[in-house]
Amino acid sequence: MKIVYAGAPVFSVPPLEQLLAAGFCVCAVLTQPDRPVGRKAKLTPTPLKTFAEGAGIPVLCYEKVRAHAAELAALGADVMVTCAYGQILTQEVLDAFPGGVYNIHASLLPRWRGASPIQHAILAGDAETGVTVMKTDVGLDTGDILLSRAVRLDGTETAATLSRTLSALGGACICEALAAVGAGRATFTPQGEGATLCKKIRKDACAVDFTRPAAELSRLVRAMAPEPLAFSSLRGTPVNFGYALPAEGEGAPCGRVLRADKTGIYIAAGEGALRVTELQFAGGKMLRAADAVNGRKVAVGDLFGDGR
RNA sequence: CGCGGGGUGGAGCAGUUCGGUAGCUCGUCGGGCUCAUAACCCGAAGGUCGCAGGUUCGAAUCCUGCCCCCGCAA
Repeated sequence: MKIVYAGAPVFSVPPLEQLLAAGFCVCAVLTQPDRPVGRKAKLTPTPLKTFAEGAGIPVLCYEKVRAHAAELAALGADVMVTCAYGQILTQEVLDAFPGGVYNIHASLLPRWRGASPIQHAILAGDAETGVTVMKTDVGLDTGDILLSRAVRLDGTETAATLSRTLSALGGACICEALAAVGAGRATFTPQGEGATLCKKIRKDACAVDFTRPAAELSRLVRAMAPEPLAFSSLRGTPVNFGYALPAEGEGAPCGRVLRADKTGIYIAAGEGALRVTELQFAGGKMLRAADAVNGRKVAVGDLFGDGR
């Protein structure tokens, strides 16, 4: 079985590694073109491209993949596996692979179709999420399901940690699914009720409103870590939050620092207090709360959010 | 030429305006107190102040050039 593997971010790397380790023949990697990144707009390859080049796999980059269906078909691959590729596939692209196109999606479909399933599972406070392998059709994550695996959420995970977990799990799933497909014993189950759609996270959705309950704010902070980061402000300058958990605490107004020590910075919220343990001030790196307190960047009585 | 902040013992910072003995909160190590401790007390080690040049009797501080880190915006 010849496979074309399409992806882009770090999330898409481990499944490819596992496919290779399992002995699957990946004849080409399809990814996004190099993009300008950072202050200097330095042209940067996707993590998947970097990995593929290191592994000696030919790499294809298309600005619009739908204009290159014929080239994909010419590769003579049986199937394509997609994983956070970031482009919508057309029927012509799907038809380029006689064995079908399979997608690794980081949620239990049909919940959290779309661009940011990991963040939304945390944000919504889901008790569990997972990975689904589905047969791609022209809809947005609407294809029939081959298999899925669930993982429990315990309220401490961040998008970063959950992403690593699901990425590894996705690797195992795609190997299992392709093995089933190759053996002709794959089953395809239409997605059921309860579909939800999530869009790309926007920065303005990351503002921390301390009048909200601490538990909700913890979910926001963890869902946005390490990108794009939930934020507030202190003394007129922006502050990003890297990690926070809900804690006991009473105080007014919302946003007031109730306690600040090596265990964290406790900020009054609508219900309870938000215990921040990692935060980042403008111009600085992400700090542990203990360091921020030692350097007197934060003290009891400070007000986050500047009057919100 | 997008806007801006920063580089000072292991960590986070002050000191730079106006040049004159390297400071704070921690950490580390040693000792003490305690049934005990992440608590408290005493003591110690640890810094070419990002790099290079310049001005000066004297530069972390002033001038010039360079390197690196980061926030915002894209």
